[in-house]
Amino acid sequence: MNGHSFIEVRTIAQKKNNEKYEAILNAAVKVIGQAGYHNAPISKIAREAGVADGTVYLYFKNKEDILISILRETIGTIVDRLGEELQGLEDPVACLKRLVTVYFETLGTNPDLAMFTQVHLRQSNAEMRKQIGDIIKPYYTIIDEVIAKGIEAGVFTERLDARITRRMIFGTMDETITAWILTGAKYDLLSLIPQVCELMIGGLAGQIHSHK
Amino acid sequence: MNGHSFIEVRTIAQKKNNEKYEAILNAAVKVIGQAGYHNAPISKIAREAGVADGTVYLYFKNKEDILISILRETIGTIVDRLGEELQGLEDPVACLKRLVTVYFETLGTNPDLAMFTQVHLRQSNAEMRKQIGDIIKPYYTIIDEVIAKGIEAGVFTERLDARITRRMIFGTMDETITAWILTGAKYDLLSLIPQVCELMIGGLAGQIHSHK
Amino acid sequence: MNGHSFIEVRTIAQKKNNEKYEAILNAAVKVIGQAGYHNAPISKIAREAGVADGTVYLYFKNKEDILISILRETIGTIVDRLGEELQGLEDPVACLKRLVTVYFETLGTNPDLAMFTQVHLRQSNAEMRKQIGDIIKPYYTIIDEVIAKGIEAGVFTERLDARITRRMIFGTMDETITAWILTGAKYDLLSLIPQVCELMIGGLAGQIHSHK
Amino acid sequence: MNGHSFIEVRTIAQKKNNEKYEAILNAAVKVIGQAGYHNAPISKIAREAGVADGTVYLYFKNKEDILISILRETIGTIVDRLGEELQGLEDPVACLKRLVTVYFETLGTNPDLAMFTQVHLRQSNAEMRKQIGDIIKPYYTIIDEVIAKGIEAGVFTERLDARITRRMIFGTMDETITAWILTGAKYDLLSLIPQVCELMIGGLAGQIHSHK
DNA sequence: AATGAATGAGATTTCATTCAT
DNA sequence: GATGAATGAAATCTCATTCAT
Repeated sequence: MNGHSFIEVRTIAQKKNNEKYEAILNAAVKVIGQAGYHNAPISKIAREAGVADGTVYLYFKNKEDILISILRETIGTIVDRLGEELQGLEDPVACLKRLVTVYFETLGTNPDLAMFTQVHLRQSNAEMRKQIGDIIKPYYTIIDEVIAKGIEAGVFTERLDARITRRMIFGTMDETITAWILTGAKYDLLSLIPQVCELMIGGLAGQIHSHK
Repeated sequence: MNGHSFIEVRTIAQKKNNEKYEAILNAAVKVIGQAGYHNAPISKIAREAGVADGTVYLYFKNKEDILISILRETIGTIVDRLGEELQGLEDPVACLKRLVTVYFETLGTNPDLAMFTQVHLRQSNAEMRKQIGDIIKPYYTIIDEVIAKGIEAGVFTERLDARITRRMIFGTMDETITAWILTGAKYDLLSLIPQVCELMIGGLAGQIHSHK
Repeated sequence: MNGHSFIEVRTIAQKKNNEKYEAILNAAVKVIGQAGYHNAPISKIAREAGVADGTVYLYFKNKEDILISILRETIGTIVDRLGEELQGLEDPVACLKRLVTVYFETLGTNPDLAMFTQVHLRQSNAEMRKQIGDIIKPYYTIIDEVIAKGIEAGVFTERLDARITRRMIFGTMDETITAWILTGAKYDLLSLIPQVCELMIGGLAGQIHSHK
Repeated sequence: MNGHSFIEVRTIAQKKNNEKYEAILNAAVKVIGQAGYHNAPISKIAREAGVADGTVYLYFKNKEDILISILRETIGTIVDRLGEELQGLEDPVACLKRLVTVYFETLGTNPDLAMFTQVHLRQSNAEMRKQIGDIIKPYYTIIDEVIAKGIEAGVFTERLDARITRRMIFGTMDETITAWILTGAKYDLLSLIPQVCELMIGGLAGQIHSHK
């Protein structure tokens, strides 16, 4: 996932190249995802990652920093993928579908991560929410761009308020995934994508729309 | 544990008639809403309610029980109001509008409560989420009934899957309120109702629909 | 040591009337005096006081607060005694002798306390030193008054700079007690008082001075 | 652990010739002087010295050893200087003045070092205090010799008890420097020397004494 | 000799809950 | 019913020291 420079310099500062950094993050997703933030002592995460408690603090400033870092990596991945996949895609409906698909795929294939983002991440204080907001912003921007593109193309109605629309899109995805994970992730989340998209586009009234 | 006279018997249900019960709940909404669940020690809630710490445990089994009880009262109020207001209302679109309005009014006029339900209530463990689900169920049922009514009347498309649709409706409302409260509740939440409903009904494509 | 009001109101706020407050302070003097501040975990102090760890925090804001409180009580006792004993005492030399005597008696009869003030209290950070300084100030003021009285009476030379003189008096006492405690408190500290006073008054040159 | 060539043998004593040894000591004086012993992690000292954490342990047994070593170097410097400067100096008063001057100059020109010796060095446990005592002893001996010389010359009164007198001298210097450093080292410490000496010699009574 | 990542023991502090009054 | 002092378990985080490289 990371290109290494030829001369492998490894300081803790370059944490992201470090396998321990990854190990701790993965352990945290798993432990927090299953037990919840406040039932996930550092000692448990460290044990799961196979490192000593103190080692965690070589890679993360504090426990909150782990939470934030997981989100940053997750959103980063999603935004990177979307950046590529939306590249050159003109059809707004197709864009929307990609938007939903990438989100659903990222979380739908990793229930621990889904549990983490949909449930436990919400256990945050005011300061963390500020950081979370900053991290999510690029994702919101992508949604906004898809909306704008749709309006410009005349496929989405021009009466749409960007913020309200974004909340409908995000809220619908969010609630769908939350319901899926809270009922035990028993069905295939991805199979819902067509209906979710159709509902977003056509609304309750179910206007017919055509895919080019 | 000892003999009760009939008159003196008090069940938890009857405690609801007690003003201390109300005082503690209101104090909890305020303190938890502003400080967060984990920054809201029982002692703080008790002080705000004007009772002793121990008194809280005469009315609630434990701290989680307070959280659950607040939600139960809140959802109960909403469901009761909707039960009345939807009575004899035939137009599905009008029903949807009432659905959104009652929800937005309940939370939009009480930021502490909105903060509580949209943010801090999410700090729950598996067992609590089960209870939360049970409490919310009647509200979901009402949503489902409105959807069914709309399909039956031919106003909502019959292609709709009830669960997915419900999540779209709930997710959109939820995200809208969360965004409102997290940005400081600076604008009038109720003024968004028309656009939110229009978006739910017409979707991104914005099909025209008529109010009878 | 404390006069109680007739109606015994006991809140934690009125900590000083509380025997647990005293018990913790005494335990802290003993444990810190013998083991040192950084080898005296709260758990050890609590056990010595016969209370639970958490109880300590009902009476003291934090560990530093214990340190500060001990000093406050100690200096308070000394200052109170001096306030009484110097009352109406005109002879500056006699005043000086009382000054030394009260200090030596307070610490000389309580090696744990002496160890605490002379050795372990010094383990403080900048903020604590500020507080310590404030607490000691009244004692310094008393020394200054004795010096002033002596100069006015013509018994002490008028060439004296008040601050330097005070440091000579305090430094001499301090060093004497420190040496006594660090060598195991094996001899009678009080028996040194005459020589210490004579040295302070006559200096190395040993001028003869008369006691009235 | 392996065969050393004669040339390469290094004992700890010889390590003193090593510039890293000096660098670490100087860094420790600075860091501990400014932050305090317990806020001065080895890592901070190492960084200031420009070496790795582990390197510190090639030159010092442990953290306490650094503390002890700083004191040893400091006292060593003072004792060496005094050994030279008192050589052939007959006048006891002049000797006393040199005593004070060398001490004040050593610390008065290096606030970090003064902070170290006057404040942070006191954060020691029983075993360290023993070592500290051993290190300071030669300095005490010098003081004792000056006192003896003064008595012999009839300049200091023969009623003086050597130990008490030494404590008066040392305590006065110590307290003067401590007060200076704790009030921010804002004035010139050296300018106090004449008054301090006059006070030591003439005492509060201020007997006139003559400098030959 | 030098490095610095890793360790893990240990300490302070909070707070839900109990129970004697 | 009401009180609130007392409890003690539990969790985060720091940092002296080690040791493989």
